Amino acid sequence: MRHVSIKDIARAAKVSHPTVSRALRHSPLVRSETAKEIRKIAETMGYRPSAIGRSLATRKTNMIGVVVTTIADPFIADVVRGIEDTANEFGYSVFLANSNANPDREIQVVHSFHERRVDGILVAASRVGALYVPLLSRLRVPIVLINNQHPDEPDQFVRSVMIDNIKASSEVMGHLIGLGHRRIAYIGDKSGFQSDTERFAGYRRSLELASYAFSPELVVHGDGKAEGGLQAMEKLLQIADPPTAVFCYNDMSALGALRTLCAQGIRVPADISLIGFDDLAIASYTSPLLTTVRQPKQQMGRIAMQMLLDTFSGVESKSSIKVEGELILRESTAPPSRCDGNAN
Amino acid sequence: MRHVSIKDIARAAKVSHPTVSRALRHSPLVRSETAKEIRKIAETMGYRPSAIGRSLATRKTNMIGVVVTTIADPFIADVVRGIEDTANEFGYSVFLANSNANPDREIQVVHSFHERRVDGILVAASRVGALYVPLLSRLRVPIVLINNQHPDEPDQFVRSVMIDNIKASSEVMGHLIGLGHRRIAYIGDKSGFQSDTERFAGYRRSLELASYAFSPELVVHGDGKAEGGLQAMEKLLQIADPPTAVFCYNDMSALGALRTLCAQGIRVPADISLIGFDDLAIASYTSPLLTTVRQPKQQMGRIAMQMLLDTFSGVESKSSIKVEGELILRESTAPPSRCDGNAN
DNA sequence: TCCAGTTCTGCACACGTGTTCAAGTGTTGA
DNA sequence: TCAACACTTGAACACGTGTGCAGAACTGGA
Repeated sequence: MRHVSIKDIARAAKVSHPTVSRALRHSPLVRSETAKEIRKIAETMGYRPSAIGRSLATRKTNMIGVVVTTIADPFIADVVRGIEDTANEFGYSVFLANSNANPDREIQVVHSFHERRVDGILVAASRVGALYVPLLSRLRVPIVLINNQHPDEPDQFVRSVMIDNIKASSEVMGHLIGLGHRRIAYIGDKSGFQSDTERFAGYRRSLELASYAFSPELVVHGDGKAEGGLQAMEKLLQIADPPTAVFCYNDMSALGALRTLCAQGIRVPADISLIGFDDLAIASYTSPLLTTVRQPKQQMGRIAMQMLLDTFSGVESKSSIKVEGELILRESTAPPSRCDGNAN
Repeated sequence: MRHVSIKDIARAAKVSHPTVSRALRHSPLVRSETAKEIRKIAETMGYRPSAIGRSLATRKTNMIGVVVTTIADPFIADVVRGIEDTANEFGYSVFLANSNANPDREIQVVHSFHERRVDGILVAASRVGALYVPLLSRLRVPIVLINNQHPDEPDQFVRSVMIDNIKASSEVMGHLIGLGHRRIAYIGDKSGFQSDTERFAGYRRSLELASYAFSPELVVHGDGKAEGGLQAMEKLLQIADPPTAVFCYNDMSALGALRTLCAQGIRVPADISLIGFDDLAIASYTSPLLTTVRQPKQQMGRIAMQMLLDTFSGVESKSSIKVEGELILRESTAPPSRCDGNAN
């Protein structure tokens, strides 16, 4: 069972295959009646031009590769949704590859994309391995990193789109401080992701601006997942003078923290305020509903894809775009109920 | 900037390109020292064979298409994870396409996959349009549907893997009935998905087997999302004699129902027991933790991909595989506290 | 030295499409 | 009627790889 090819159509229409090619692409070079006839025959025979053949001839595949740590991460899934929608809209197809945060696998994925001659690559991974970006950029293929700044010097092939962590983090802190909190804890990530580093920077700067002391014991590290947040919260509760508010660098950590608080009978937000980051769908289904920073995930995917498309069409564009988060006030934050030691 | 081709290697190694081709594929037809030398040169020059060229020659693309309603659905994301892992393991790449439950888009996706000459197609969509499967099967490309039985007569190209809904549903009901519940409500889906239909069938049969009356007012329909579950639960609470337990056909509906109960101050499971279906990650983060049926999502993805691989290699295999759900007992179910009207 | 057999290599073609260029056909104006 | 021109078509080639087949090179034996 062979696919029907352009030559089959040519034979049926009693013309040469270039004429068919031109007719189907609505080239003005072919007489309109002939073209109409050819298109009719192609339609009847269920002909679909082979993207393989076309790619070989045009040296363009209209395929882009998307590498993610895992598609099961709800944050990433939303980003990919935005990517795919935009890609599809412009006739591009999306290769999806999970790296599983495994360096060997990452390299394998890059090779795979290279062999398939993708026109561009998008990386939506919490972690970008050290030798990963150099390997990618050696391909001389346009790349856009999502929420991961390119660490090295500017590179004509590597671009990025990311959230403005410092600003969002400052808003979070402004909200908590405005409510009257003075002992505010920070639950970060022990893996040292850039997002964690930047959000922590915003946390520290806000404390400084408010002239509040920075207490190292109020900073603990999880693993970015619920389990880590759960344990981090346990540590915080063992401090002699526990915090009245906790800023978690992402929602999953906040979820874990919430479980610990719930298990120990500590009321949120009455006893402790809790705030997350990301606005995963799940943040709308906890009780209490989680106050958090919304990252425009789908939009970030769309922007990243748009940056690729701009590169393809030679449009000059910024090599790095920052989008803004939005503080979503729900139920998990409130003014502190008890006075903390340092209160005026 | 052109890609380095097999002919470049041939020139550099002073051999013909077929010899290079054979050397890289470890064919015994080429002298081993020559082959080693060629491979060294290819390595040095960073050569990666073009999958495009290869596909054209071999008439195999080693690509499969995966169509989903939306990758942002956590159920589907897990399935896709399993698919991608298995595909990658066997050298296949995965095209991802969101159909957004839009018929036009579905057709567009099928055409796209056809043009790219994918070796097989996987469908992980809650809905499979009426003209969709015929369109797919006309491509004469192996297809595996996930949680969607092929409605028509057996087709050599269309296979399926799905959860045993009736059995799982019966276990759910067995659990609730065993706890002593007699007025058990069912929240389904107004769109009439097959999964809903089958789970409802299990619900009814279990009632019959237990000789409990079937009360139509205890069956309400949501939209498979939280919002629908929320409204459905409100309806159930307006009944004169409300249920003591509610079986939601999926977790998202249960989540919505839980919000309604929480908002009205009804305790779960003390006042009403609640049970879901799917075991989404979110079911482990609600309070109370949601009792539900775990679908082996990743495994279903792996099985579906394996079925495709079997088809490719000509292995005879079943055209339909049923996997079993697992009842996960958490905190949202308990014996009824009050006697319902019909009690012995 | 020559032949038969084995091992290795390259020519030619196929896969399906797009594009350049030359040639064919028809039309218009002088 | 013929040249000039526009319009339409097809031959030939390119893209990168894999494979059948013929022939070259080498090996061993008589």
